[in-house]
Amino acid sequence: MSNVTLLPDDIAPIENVPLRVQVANRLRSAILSGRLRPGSGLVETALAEQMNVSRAPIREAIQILENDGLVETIAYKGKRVKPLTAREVAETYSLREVFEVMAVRRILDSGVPVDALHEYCEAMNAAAAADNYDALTAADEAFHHALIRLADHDLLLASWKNLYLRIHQIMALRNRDERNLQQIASNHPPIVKALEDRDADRAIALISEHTRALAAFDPATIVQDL
Amino acid sequence: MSNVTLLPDDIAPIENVPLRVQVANRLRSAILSGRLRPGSGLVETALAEQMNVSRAPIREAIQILENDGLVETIAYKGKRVKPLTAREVAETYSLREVFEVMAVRRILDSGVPVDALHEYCEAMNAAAAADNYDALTAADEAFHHALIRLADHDLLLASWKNLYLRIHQIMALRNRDERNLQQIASNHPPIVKALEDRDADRAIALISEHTRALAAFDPATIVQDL
DNA sequence: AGGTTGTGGAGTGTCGACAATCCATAAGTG
DNA sequence: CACTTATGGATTGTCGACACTCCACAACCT
Repeated sequence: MSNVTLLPDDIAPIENVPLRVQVANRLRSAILSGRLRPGSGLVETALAEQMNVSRAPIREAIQILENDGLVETIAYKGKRVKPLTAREVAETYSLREVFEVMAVRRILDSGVPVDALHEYCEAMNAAAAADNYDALTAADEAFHHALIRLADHDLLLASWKNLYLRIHQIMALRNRDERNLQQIASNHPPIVKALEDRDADRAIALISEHTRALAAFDPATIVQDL
Repeated sequence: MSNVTLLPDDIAPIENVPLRVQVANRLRSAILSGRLRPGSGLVETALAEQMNVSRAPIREAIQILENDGLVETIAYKGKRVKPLTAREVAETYSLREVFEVMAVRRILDSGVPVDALHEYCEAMNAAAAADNYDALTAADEAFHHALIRLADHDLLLASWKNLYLRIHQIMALRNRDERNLQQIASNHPPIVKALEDRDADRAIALISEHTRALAAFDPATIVQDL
């Protein structure tokens, strides 16, 4: 029987995820959510015991997070969640701006349709109306992710994703109350409009303005490290 | 005696480099020099025996190279030097162009002096005159490295360095004979001139043109992989 | 005190052995 | 013959133990 395609698909797709990946995912989500703050020490033996695995997968997981730029190792001394300086935050956002502008340029050059972006704008409006911070954040990320994907540039996408990890972390460490959800949501439709109008200068100006506004938002909050 | 600063400085500064780093360095240079071609398999046990270390540092070294984007792992099957597609080559150069344009913008915005760049131009001219391919390549990299550093943006610098690894590899795989050393060397002084003139548009145009010329150069050579 | 030299603990670095997985190929089965 | 099921080799994944490095602090000289 080669085509037994009709199982109850509930528990069908078993995945065999190496421990290091599971560990890395859990640590990453802890860092991105802010539960593990910048500067926190990561002790292999402690983590190994806590997660009930040996040190090897812990080490490899930590190295994966190092690639993500979320953790740093000081040889023979220890590993810790990379501290976030105000400068790094600023640099992260300025690089993001360059990435998104590059994406806009490529989208307009290629003439690919941008209809897909409307969907995310609506999701953001709904989230803002419901005053749902998490939903708005998710929709915002989905919007920008879709924008980058439209640029059809794998390396740009990978670089953007890596950069966005840090943005995720930064946002989790911010004070939520100070954000104006309505305003963030309302930033995006004009960008889509400019893209549909094939107005490169306006689209780029809007994207730049948008990312700069986010960057300017209270970077001082997170620099109580070290 | 705290200040015994007068030893024969021959064998003074002992460094204690972890094995994984030594292994990673050797493998990296093998890849960047083209001795390990894209697609080559990397077998942990073989490397371990060959280098006379255990598999642990080999594994960690390979993971470091994975972060560099030079190696890829297929779980339970093997690791290999990441194959280079024509698309990847093109994407690498286009991202490099964006990085360098960003650097130019920042340099002109900040008003930092660019005198340091002349030195590298001269080195390139000398190398071109001597028909020394390696020296020209090194001087070219030094020029662009210096340019990025002038932008005073750590994250940009790190991203550029990572990207340049692949460029290093690509150049090593190209056919050297087809390059016109004189012309490459002559590309750079006008860029410095435009920077000194604070002519943003001209500087950006020149940098873009320069990196695009490099990108267009024979990318087909290296796609005999897989 | 000022300076040097042990010493112990915390943590990472390295090792060798064993388990799990995948793939190709062979062996069985109607 | 078409199809399934063993089997074995190659390679990665995981483990537990031991070695090394670093740092802080005490002990010791002068």
